[in-house]
Amino acid sequence: MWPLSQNPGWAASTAIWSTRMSLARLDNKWTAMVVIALGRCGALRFGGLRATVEGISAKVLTETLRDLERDGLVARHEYAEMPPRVEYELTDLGRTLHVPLQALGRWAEEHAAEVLAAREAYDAGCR
Amino acid sequence: MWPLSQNPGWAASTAIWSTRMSLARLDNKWTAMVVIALGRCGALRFGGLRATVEGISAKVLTETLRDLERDGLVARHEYAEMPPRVEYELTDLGRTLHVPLQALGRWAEEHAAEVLAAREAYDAGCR
DNA sequence: GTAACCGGTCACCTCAACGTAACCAATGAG
DNA sequence: CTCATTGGTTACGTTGAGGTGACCGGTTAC
Repeated sequence: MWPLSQNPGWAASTAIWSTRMSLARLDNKWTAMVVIALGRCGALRFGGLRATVEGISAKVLTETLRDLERDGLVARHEYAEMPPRVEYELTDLGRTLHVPLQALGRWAEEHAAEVLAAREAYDAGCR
Repeated sequence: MWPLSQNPGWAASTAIWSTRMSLARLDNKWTAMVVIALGRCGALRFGGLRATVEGISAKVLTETLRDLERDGLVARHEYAEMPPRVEYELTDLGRTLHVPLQALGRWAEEHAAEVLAAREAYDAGCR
């Protein structure tokens, strides 16, 4: 479209994106998975979330959830029981994020084989 | 939806996601921006890409582009000129990725203010 | 008495991603 | 002769995200 050099406004607008992409917390390795899990399952307890998003450590899950809560994407419900029960669910805002994120997840599912094939072909050519 | 404990199949399917999400190379800090830039601009030269995706170093851009090329998402066209000219553009597969990625970028643009407001409210409450 | 359960927190360490700076080859311009 | 241009590569250093393991509190079950 634009050769870029002829389009001085471009750099500025992409700066906004990069700011907002990081603002959206997608820089975190696990955030997307947590949002997708909550979006699909509805409310989940801490332990359930940890099992659903396999491989995440308790520490990182805690951090991720705190950040999501801070950004208004996830709501935390604590019940004064013993043993303790804490449920997490997406807020309305979180649910709006879930839509494009799930689309991305679907892309990954649908095109994983193609990507893998391309990768193997590339590696075969380089050897 | 499911309390998880009643749904043993879940863990396995999410494992597939996590595999594919990383397969999709969105773990890289810059990959999404590069794909969005190429998707919006069409073909771009190395230098143009570097200017468009502000803040990326030549080294990391090279790495990112190699990975994307390897995964069949980006095509590299080298012209035997002096000074050298190399153009990058999305493949058909890359263009399919651009769709959900751009949706995500749009979400970030649209909801940045809400996220920021939530964050400030949260921080105010904690102090 | 002690072990398990749940939802964390804390201290510590590692590793890979990222940034920086120097360098390169071939050519054309001044 | 020298400098700039283009698209990188290489060596090196840093930093912070993430992993690991220990520990906690209150209650119930063995």
